[in-house]
Amino acid sequence: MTLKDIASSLGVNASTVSRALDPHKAHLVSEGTVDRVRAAAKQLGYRGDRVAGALRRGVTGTVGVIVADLANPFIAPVIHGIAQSLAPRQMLPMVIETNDNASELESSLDHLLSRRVDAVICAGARFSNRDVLEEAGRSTPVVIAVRGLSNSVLAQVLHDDRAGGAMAARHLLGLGHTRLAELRGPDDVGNFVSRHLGFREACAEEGLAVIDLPEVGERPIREAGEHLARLLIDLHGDAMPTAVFAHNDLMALGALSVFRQHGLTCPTDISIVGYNDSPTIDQVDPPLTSVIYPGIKVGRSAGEVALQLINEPAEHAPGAMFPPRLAVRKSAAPLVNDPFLGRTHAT
Amino acid sequence: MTLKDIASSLGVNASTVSRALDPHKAHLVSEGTVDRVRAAAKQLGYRGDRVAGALRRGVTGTVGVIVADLANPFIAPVIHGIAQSLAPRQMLPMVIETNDNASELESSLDHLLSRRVDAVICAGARFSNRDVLEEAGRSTPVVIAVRGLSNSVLAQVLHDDRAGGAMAARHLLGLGHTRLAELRGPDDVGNFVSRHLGFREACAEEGLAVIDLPEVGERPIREAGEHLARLLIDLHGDAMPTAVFAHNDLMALGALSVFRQHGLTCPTDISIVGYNDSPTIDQVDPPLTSVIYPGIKVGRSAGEVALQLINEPAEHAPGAMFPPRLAVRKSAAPLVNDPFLGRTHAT
DNA sequence: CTGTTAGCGCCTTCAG
DNA sequence: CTGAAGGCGCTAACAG
Repeated sequence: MTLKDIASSLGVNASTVSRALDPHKAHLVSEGTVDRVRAAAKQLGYRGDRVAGALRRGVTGTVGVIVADLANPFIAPVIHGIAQSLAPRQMLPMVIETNDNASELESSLDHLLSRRVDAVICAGARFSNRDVLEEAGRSTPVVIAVRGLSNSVLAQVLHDDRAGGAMAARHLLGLGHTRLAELRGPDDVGNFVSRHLGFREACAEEGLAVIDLPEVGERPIREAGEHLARLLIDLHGDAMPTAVFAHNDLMALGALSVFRQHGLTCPTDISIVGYNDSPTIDQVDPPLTSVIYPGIKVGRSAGEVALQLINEPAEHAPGAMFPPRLAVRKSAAPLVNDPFLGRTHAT
Repeated sequence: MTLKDIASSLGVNASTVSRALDPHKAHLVSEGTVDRVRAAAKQLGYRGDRVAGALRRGVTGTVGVIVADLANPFIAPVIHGIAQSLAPRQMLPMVIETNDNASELESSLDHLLSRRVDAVICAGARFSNRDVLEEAGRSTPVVIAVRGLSNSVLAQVLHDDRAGGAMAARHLLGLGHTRLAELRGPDDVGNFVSRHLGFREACAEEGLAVIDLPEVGERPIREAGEHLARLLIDLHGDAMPTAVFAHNDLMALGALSVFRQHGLTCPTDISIVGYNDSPTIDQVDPPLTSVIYPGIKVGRSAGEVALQLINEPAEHAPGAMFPPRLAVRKSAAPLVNDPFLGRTHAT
């Protein structure tokens, strides 16, 4: 069932059918013909072929979306936001995963480009991907979302992780804590680096040094939180920090369970701040204080920037930066006692 | 940069270039030519146009995926599984949301079909969508996933929600509970109906009737859990059930908070079983006993069935059904006292 | 082994 | 207002 079929069934030309069926062109066709064409199309169950249309027009109505890992629940709202912003234009995201692997990102990008996506939104970049992304950006609009790239000419839609890190620090400092530690996410991923910097800086402003762990989480998951918490106890059990900033909620939960195993109660013995404000995190024990990540907004904005870039490739890349907010709950509390000062803790 | 450009730069025909670049056809071309073509392609930065290829071949290498709501974290693993199963074939999912709206599903389906997806996986069906889905299935492979359709000829890849409901019931019965209630999800969505039936039946086997609420949740979200819990207290406060089966974890958490507001402690006063075993649900207070939903497996299997159907449209629709497992935690405990028997509870 | 030819289905000139 | 022609980039069939 093609335009031609309808045309011949009506004794008109395919061009006429094409025009009659396109709302923007129907005015070029006599009303009677438009009606007859529409009736025939409906009756024959005609459905336009967007693949053929895409080839002819040179635009596909798709936006490629690169994510590190779809199984990470944190990314779902971002994709939701992207899909929302594209839907009114009848455009669809094409989502591809990289397994958080820098070289897979390259082939994913290539794959999307070979499908002639109208734009790419990369929500899973590592620093080492900058060059390929910028290279792609020269021929197709590319938006960097979620995980920022420093010194890049590309449009970036981010959450202000640096301010978020600082916010976590100031909250803990305001509660009277002076010995703080960080459980860091990967150090080649923009948002974790920013969280780290923000946290550091805010502490430095108060003249405090943050306890330094010799490792960062390779992936920002629960197991990394457990591992780093153990490391913290191993290395600093004799002078444990009274407050910990985990780079995301999963890591915070991992740390929480390890601390608990070691007889440390949160928040009495140790305060914890997480990141993302994940769906059920307000009902864990204790309810986790967490920096709110506005995933839907970031996604929606990234989609809008992509659309904008598709319409008019800008010299000066537009972008957006969303401010953090803090969900204050129970896992971070005022410093009351300091059970570890000078004491050696069994590991 | 097209095949023709490479061809003319090398003084050969576009067909030769096409063949040389296709791993399955390169053997038809002399080695020397293959090498020269590949070199030229790489040097000129050639990237095949899958849109043109799709038009010519009649297959797009895409699978349409219909979901109710991307923001529901429960669906992320399913999409992950689908993407995983398609990736080795260089195929990509095209995900579209319906906002859990039956009529939007119809236009979403139409949209996907106009993009000539090679198959459709519908993970967001309501009963009323059966006819349009089956109609679509006559021309394109359609797989029903997650939310089943009764009496349908379509391939279905599901989790055994009926057995899951029964499992929840038996667990509670085994703990000695005799007054049970359900907080139900939408009654025109397959998995919730199955959970309901399974729960009912298992209770009936023990000769027990389940307390009936005059409403079900319109959407399976936290607010519905809160609402139904309030309704339960309003209507049955004088003889509250000692155990509740919430149709998913979000509803369970909503109910939990309402019970708590009313002075009911879980599990001492009331036991709760949820569904899905959501990511952080093991660390809420109390850790939630929950039926495990194998989202990744369901997704992966749905993808595989779709691929199979693409290869050979089957008479007898293949399908799969995954068994439930129970994650036993603290939110459901043995019946010890029964504080509500005969007592009127303030609402 | 390579070239020629002929479209896939659509949309956009350009004529009438 | 409508028709005819051409081609987007690719690949399959057929020759040679």
